[in-house]
Amino acid sequence: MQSPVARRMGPKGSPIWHSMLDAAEHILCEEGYGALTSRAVAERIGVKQRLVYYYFRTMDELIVETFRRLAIREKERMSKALAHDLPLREIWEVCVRTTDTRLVSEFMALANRIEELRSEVHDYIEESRRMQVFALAKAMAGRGDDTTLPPIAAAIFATSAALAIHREAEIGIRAGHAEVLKIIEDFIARWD
Amino acid sequence: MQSPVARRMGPKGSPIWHSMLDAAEHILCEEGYGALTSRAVAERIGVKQRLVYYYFRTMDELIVETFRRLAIREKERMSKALAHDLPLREIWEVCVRTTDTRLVSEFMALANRIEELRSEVHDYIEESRRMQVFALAKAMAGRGDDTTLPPIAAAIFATSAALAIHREAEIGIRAGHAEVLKIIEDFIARWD
DNA sequence: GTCTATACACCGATAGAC
DNA sequence: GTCTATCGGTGTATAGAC
Repeated sequence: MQSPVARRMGPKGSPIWHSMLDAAEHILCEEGYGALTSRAVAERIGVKQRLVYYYFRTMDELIVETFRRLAIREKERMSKALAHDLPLREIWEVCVRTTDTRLVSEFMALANRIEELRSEVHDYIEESRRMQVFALAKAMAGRGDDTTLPPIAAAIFATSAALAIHREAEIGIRAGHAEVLKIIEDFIARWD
Repeated sequence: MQSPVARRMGPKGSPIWHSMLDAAEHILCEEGYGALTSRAVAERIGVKQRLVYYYFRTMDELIVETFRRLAIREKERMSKALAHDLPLREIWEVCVRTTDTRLVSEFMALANRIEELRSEVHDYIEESRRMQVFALAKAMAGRGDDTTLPPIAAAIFATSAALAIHREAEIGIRAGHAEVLKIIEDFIARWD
């Protein structure tokens, strides 16, 4: 995965490093990973292609870093939601107003072939689910729980449905979405 | 989308046409859409690259046809399930033992940039959901329905959860999957 | 139907100057 | 830090012979 010979590299986290990740995110979202090339990234931020390889060893590394930054951002949003008075409601808001599903689809597809990315996605899902389950378990324990729905199952149902209806909405499907959202919101309201 | 000049084309549905779609499916699944090239398809079935362009105008056309064939196959499986004594149970079996989620991820990503494919995916989702809702509504109407769960919401929850846990299983996540499956199966069992 | 041959664009990645 | 220049490879798609 890493170049055999150490190469002079640019600093991780510098402004231009971030702007390259911004460009990568934008291209992934708008044109797909087939269009995510070092030349496209460079052109978008107005530098020469060579510079991309000063900041990233390979294109795969740029992709992994792009996901990693996004994952950190999302985990921070969830973490903040947990500190709220109504963590369950807040964490659901995070799930509903989340990353563009086109971007999610691209990363999922890429994770099938970039091992490092697959590992990052794995960690991200586990960590975010842990937080969701924490919020759910806390809310449900506070009151008498008359359901038999385990918190982890509730988390999986809600997040996978949220992803599915977002993606469907993007291709023009709307049937049933309001019903799904109402069920989830009514469920959350039971623990307020 | 189409070449301006009409070109001599090979017959749709011929054995070699199918073997090209087989190759495309295999490459998409194992290596991702970035590796789905006319050269790769040709090599896999032992012909020259030029022949791919005899059967398909463009690579996008090959991709769309690959999805279309897959969608027809899946819709037939569901249609057969509807004719069964326990259609709900059968249609759930179809959802659980469905296409490799890596393939699904690739088509989702591709649908973001190939308009024709997006339209095919749209039609496929609507048609398959229609069948799922039919099976659900029929089962739930046969008995006194003491739930407030609309059939279309049940269909969305179940199918999106099935997709999510398949995909998670592929990257090594297992937590909560058994719980989700048990809930769905218990729900189905109520209407037997 | 299937082939050889090819045009032309773009890709990842590197060497090395300033 | 950012550049010019370049290598070897691969992509889509076409022309036209057999």
